[in-house]
Amino acid sequence: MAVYERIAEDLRGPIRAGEMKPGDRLPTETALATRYGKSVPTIRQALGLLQAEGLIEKIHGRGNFVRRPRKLVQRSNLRHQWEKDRARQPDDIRARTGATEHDTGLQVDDLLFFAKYQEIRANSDLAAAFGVDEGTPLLERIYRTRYRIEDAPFSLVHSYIVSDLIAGNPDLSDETKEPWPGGTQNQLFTVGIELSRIEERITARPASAEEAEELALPPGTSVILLRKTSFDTTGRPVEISDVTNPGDRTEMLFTTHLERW
Amino acid sequence: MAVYERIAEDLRGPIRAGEMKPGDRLPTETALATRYGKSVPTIRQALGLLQAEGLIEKIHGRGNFVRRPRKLVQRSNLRHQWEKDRARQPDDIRARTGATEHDTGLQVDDLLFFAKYQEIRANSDLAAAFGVDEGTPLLERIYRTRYRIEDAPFSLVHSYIVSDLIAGNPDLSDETKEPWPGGTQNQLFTVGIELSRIEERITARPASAEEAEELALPPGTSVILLRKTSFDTTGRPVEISDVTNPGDRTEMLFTTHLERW
DNA sequence: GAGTGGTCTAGACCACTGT
DNA sequence: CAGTGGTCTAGACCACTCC
Repeated sequence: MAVYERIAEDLRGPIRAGEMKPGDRLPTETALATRYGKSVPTIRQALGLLQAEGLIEKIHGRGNFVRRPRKLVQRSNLRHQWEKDRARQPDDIRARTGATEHDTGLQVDDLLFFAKYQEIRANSDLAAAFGVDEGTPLLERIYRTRYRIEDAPFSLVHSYIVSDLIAGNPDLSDETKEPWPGGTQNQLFTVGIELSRIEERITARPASAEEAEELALPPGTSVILLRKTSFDTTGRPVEISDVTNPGDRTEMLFTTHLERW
Repeated sequence: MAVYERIAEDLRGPIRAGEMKPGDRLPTETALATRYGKSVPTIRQALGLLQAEGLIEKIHGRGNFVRRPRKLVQRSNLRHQWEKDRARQPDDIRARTGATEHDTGLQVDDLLFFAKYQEIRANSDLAAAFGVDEGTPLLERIYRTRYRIEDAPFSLVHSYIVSDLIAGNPDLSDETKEPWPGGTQNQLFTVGIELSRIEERITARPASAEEAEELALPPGTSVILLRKTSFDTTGRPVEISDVTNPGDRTEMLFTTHLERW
């Protein structure tokens, strides 16, 4: 076992055991170098491991700190039915029921930070997902969403709709009409579309440089990637959202009901 | 921008653009050091970034290679209903329908590698999840599952059941009786338990040292953590599984059906 | 200004891979 | 055996934080 691994192992102990509490500062890197009789870069390599594992947080000019456990932002698939129920309600009802969202355990109670709409052409990936030809005009809506909780994680959303589908309501392509009460399902309702099924695909990987930048994440942390595909009553995909979330402070909850015997 | 970041940026280009194809070898580290007029450790820092982002793979003694896109192992929540349908079938039917699993898109067609059973006491986390007192006896079943696909990713499963619940069938606590056809839902059926709801919670974080070891992952890659809680018809949690999967080669698929207007 | 982590160097030696 | 990446050193200098 390499020296830096052995040192990392040695430092993990007290943290895992709770002898060092969240927020506690570790000894300085030079102090650790002296203690272990190794060079500073070696110590830094060990600390880098602990950072990648999410055990510590390095803060420039201040020190290395035991990381606080993350506050979770929960996202449940029950929200889809709830959104659907609300989609046909008049505006004032939808505005009023907005408050209940938080109370009912649907804790995606966020404030919209930035929305940008643009017309794009389907690349091969999106064309396949929608079952249309490459180059088909799509409306792309980009949301940067900021959660109230804690010190500002972000969520990045790229949403796509085939432009032809929503030609009946020009308001839907107008980014100055944001935020919409009732969400996407209500917007689709205004052009006569009802959803019957939603598929969500989840993968995870380390944040890319751009994502780490945009989400203000330490490099090397994980992001959860969610691709949500909404199908109408004929089984046709009508909307696709790609959502990027910070991995360790996001919890996705999926409830599956089983038929009774 | 730091030198190593600039170099990383410079190397990302040809990879993203597809000028360097998966499997291609990058120039040696000393060659890159000469090209950029920087020291080898600096080059290594840049390459470390690209590795963390999943763009390249470092292979000791051979070189740095553009990473092949991962083959996905898919896991769908449709499997729960399918497992339930099969749970009451006789053994021979369950053995026969095993083959259809793969054909129906439920691609968790794995071979069991290792199973270990042991009696443990509920810690505070599990006690809260089951709604029982701390210290309550639980049966813990640990599975290390190996997928056929590609060069061996693993899946780690820790499954928990309150011991009292399955006292009626001693076979269930016997690890030599593995693998069971029909899975957990069939086993619960033998002690008169029917499931009506399954909740799955998903988070992601960088793999810990132990996980990276056990899953044979490069350090710093992401794992998807799934906690599956199964509820019986009275709404009581009867089984909990903690599943650890390699993040970027696992795709979780969740389908939500919506009530019609 | 003192203390801390962040970056970078130049080079030594080890461990692994393929011939 | 030659070539490659993996580990480690000792120290310089920079950038950030806090007093």
